[in-house]
Amino acid sequence: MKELEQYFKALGDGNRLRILNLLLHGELCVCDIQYVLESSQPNVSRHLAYLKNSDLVLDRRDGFRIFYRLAEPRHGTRKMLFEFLQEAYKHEEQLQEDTQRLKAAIDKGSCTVSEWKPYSAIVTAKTLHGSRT
Amino acid sequence: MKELEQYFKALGDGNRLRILNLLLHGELCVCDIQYVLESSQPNVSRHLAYLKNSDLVLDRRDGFRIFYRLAEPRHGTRKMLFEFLQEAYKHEEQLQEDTQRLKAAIDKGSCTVSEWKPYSAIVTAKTLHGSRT
DNA sequence: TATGTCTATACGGTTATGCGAATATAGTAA
DNA sequence: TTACTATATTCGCATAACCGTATAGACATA
Repeated sequence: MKELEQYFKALGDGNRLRILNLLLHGELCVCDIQYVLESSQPNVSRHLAYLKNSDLVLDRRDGFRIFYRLAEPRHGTRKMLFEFLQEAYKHEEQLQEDTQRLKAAIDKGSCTVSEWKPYSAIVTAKTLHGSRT
Repeated sequence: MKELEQYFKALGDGNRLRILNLLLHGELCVCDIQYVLESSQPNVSRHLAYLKNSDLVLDRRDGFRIFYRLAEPRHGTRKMLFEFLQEAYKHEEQLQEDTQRLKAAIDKGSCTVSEWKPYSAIVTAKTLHGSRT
């Protein structure tokens, strides 16, 4: 039961709910998330570490950037959880705004994700980066 | 988003996950829950208060007993949440044990619930009570 | 090597959580 | 009224969370 409990602990925070909402759209690096959340870098990094320690996300280094993505389903619980989130998120205005903000950043070519992909796909697109922050 | 966040906060505790598992089987009074959890009365009461303040359960007084039940679905999120829990709980050994323990208590006639009912139904059965605690 | 960028960690303070123990409250029944 | 039952609340303490600030680490480039 510890696993399920830890999942919920990780979800019991607005910042982490927002991060997971973004990661449902694909793999992202820390600075992309930081841009949308308008939060400090250490704060974003800490919440990502919490999600990672809770087995909800995975990370990967590429150059001096670190990319985060949702963890793959294991015994189905995590898969169901992500599906539940995707549904529940539809009613959340703040999260819709975040999504729009992310998409706008993508359109401006200033983001690491160029299009929507299922969370199981690892997006490796390397695009220009800078001009903001 | 506060509502969703609060739901998850409430779910991020083993005792409360166990309580919700029991309430998925119908309305229960505090002493029934206490019996299954083998926890102290104040502890159970506190966790129930937490669930109530999180809008996940409702209570009702009947004589000197107070009965708790799952809160009705509102905009669908809570309904989906309970459905998710019901699925996720199937993989949790501890919760299956709790369920068996609850059913055994019911069979002994020492419980307030006499049969399984959907969580939206208010069980008003009044049965003998005592001989344990 | 030195420098700059992206990300993580450590420190300090405030608030929230969980629990045992004791006490209080609401209702019942005599 | 008194006594009893079921439940809630308060107190005190230990631990965990959250956040801002500052610092450290990893990588790239020159």
